[in-house]
Amino acid sequence: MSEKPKRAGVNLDRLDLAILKVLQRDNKTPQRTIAEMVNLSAPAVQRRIKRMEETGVIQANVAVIDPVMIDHSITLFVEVEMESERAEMFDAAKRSFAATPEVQQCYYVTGEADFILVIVVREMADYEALTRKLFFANNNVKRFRTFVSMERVKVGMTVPLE
Amino acid sequence: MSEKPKRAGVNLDRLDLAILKVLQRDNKTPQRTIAEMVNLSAPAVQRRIKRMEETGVIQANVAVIDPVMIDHSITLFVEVEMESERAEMFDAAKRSFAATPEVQQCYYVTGEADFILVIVVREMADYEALTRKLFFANNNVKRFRTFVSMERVKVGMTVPLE
DNA sequence: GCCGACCGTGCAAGTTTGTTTCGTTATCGA
DNA sequence: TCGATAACGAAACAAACTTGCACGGTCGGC
Repeated sequence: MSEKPKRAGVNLDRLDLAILKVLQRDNKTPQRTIAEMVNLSAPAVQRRIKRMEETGVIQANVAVIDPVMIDHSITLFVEVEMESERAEMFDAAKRSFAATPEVQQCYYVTGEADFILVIVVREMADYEALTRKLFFANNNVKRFRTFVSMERVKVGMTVPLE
Repeated sequence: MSEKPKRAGVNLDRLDLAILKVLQRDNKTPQRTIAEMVNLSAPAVQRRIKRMEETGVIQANVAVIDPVMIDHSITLFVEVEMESERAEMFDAAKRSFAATPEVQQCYYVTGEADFILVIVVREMADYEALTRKLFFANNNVKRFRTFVSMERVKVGMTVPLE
């Protein structure tokens, strides 16, 4: 009676989760170090990491850069409300948003808005240009509300594990 | 008094930016490879990376995990409006939000809201518990609006470089 | 103009880390 | 019981990172 946790098509046991927990905090941690933390050998850890990268559990390995250190970077939130409910309109908008480099995050949501965007630009003029391209040029955008971030109190992309 | 210059006064030349551009896409890229790309030697690249890590330009090196692969994870947006304008109330809220693991991102913003939160939980019941703890238990929270993410169309944390 | 401190670089070891190989063990189903 | 599969650890191996050192520019004072 061994419990086999089923997770969205991929089986991850508690060792995998323990490894993920380390990697999503610091993916430069040596495999040997992880190995002793989870009571495995380095090759075992290496194989599990490789497998999780191949199956897409680990989507990417990235350096997190402080935008404040880069001259003039502004973070903005935008709630976008669409005119039509038709699926192809949403798909078009999604593709448009996803294809824009300044759009860091795009979520399709329920509630008073249809999309929420997180946008990072260097100057407000860049954002104004973006609004023309993304919103005013799109007839299906009924309304959009912008919030300007004054401070990144906390930023993370971690997932609750265990 | 080991206070670092938190201002955006760190001088990054074109080479640093080129290196960052690579690392924020894939920080596992060998230094030797980066070196060829930017026409430097591997040690030079290594020293620049180390310096940027020490000065805080590079905040962290992390593995990005697909939340969809981890059980049922729900992403939520919350606009929080505060009652009082007093600074200590904001600070208390900031500390409260930042200290909550489920709060992935917290931004202090201008506009009709004061804070915008990105929250990731496993179940809605978890979120309800959070609302009690973060919002209802705090008298200074005047109002909050929740958006439930149905789809992560795009997720990134990159900064516009060059 | 000259000199010296400073900074960043490349090269060449030296060290750490990641990867592969291989033999062993455990589990499951025929 | 037997054979297949999967996962493991130890050790050998390959690759990457790190350090020491000398060289060449730049800048400010003499």
